[in-house]
Amino acid sequence: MHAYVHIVDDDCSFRKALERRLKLAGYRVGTYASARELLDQLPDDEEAGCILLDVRIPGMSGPELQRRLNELESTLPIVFLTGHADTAITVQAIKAGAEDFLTKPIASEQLIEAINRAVARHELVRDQRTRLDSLRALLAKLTPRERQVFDLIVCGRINKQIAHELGTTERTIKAHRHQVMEKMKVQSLAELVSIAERLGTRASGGAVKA
Amino acid sequence: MHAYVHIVDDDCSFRKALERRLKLAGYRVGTYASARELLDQLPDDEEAGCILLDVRIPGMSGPELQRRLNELESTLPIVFLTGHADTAITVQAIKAGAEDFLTKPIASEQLIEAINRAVARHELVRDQRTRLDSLRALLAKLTPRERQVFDLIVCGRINKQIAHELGTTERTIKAHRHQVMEKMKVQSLAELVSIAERLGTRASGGAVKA
DNA sequence: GCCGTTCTTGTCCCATGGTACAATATGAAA
DNA sequence: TTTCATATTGTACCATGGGACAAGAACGGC
Repeated sequence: MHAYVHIVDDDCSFRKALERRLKLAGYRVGTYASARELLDQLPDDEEAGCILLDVRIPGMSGPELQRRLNELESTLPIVFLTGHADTAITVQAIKAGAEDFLTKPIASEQLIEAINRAVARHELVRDQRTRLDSLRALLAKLTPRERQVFDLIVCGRINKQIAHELGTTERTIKAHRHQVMEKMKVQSLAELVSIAERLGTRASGGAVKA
Repeated sequence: MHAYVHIVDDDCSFRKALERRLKLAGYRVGTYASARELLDQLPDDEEAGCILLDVRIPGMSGPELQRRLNELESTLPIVFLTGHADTAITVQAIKAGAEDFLTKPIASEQLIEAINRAVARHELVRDQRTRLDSLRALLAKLTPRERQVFDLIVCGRINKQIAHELGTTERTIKAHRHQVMEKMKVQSLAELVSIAERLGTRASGGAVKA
């Protein structure tokens, strides 16, 4: 399956030329005349690909679109393409996670290399995201009470303490604990803590008493 | 305590002028005419500060020095200062972790802001580094055998399995396990797994049998 | 050879976790 | 009203973890 390159540029002839070049190179291509246009038909994150984005486009600017996509938790890497390089904008874009920042005119070879790097990275972050999402989905299926127990378990509390902190009995905690292990699909406390750590849902130690 | 700014620039008059400006602003300043000079009297990572680095300097270039410092695991943030901006170099520098990339001439206000951001970040990464280093130090004190047991514990193995995999008895593993908890200064398995996760010393699950 | 570290092992006993087999209560949804 | 999910609790029983108390064997360094 070939990667999908999304071109956002207001210069129609440039878009067309780039589209031809990339299709010849084996990519599938989507073209958008503005940031709005891309947002309206939001590309599928699941499909390996990247965004080729002009900095100065009418309406929403390139960096502004980048910000929006970050908010939307898009994983599609962005390769900026601009006519006039501006250091401050370049720095901002890269810090905000852009994969690359190229200046027009750009040699096909360089462009392809940048796109390939971006696509390769997308496959990594997309897979990573998928894994985290499935863990988050499991966590979301816990009832409120189970979630409380989960939090205390991964903080290292023993059943007795948890029961005391939640104002119930040890027996009840055992029941919840069982449900938690079941729903999170883990066999050991170690796995559970590992998940909590990766999801960042851990208040380290905390006070023993509420 | 004021932050320490390390200026690396081959232009002596520029160095002096910058030094005066920054000292007036309350910083302590170290000046270096070349990358070599800075490497020879390597600044203390412990002290809050940052590096102001020219891109084009005789001998080792700015980005090259940055690479060396990264290899040396320096935590001092780098703010690049250059006369002629080059997009490719800018992108590379930021990707390699530079805090900022500014062009000469630079307004004092902007420079100070960049330095303050860099110093603030340095305090964060330095503290983070310190915490990880103390954990690594604890881990390093484990004997080879204890380390093997540690690895299997945080993978979720129970004593019986560990004993079998290491070809010894459950009783022995209990002894090692006790030592591990003692040396790592933790009270619960959860804390131990959390440390392993943060140090990246975890082969997730793995086969039950060797 | 003596000493310290490491790795090893044992028994007894208790605390904690986990499971099987049940059962009650409450609130929301159908 | 009935039904379902949620939260609760009990009694056993067994598996696992962990401490107390002790001690032997191998190895390297002084």
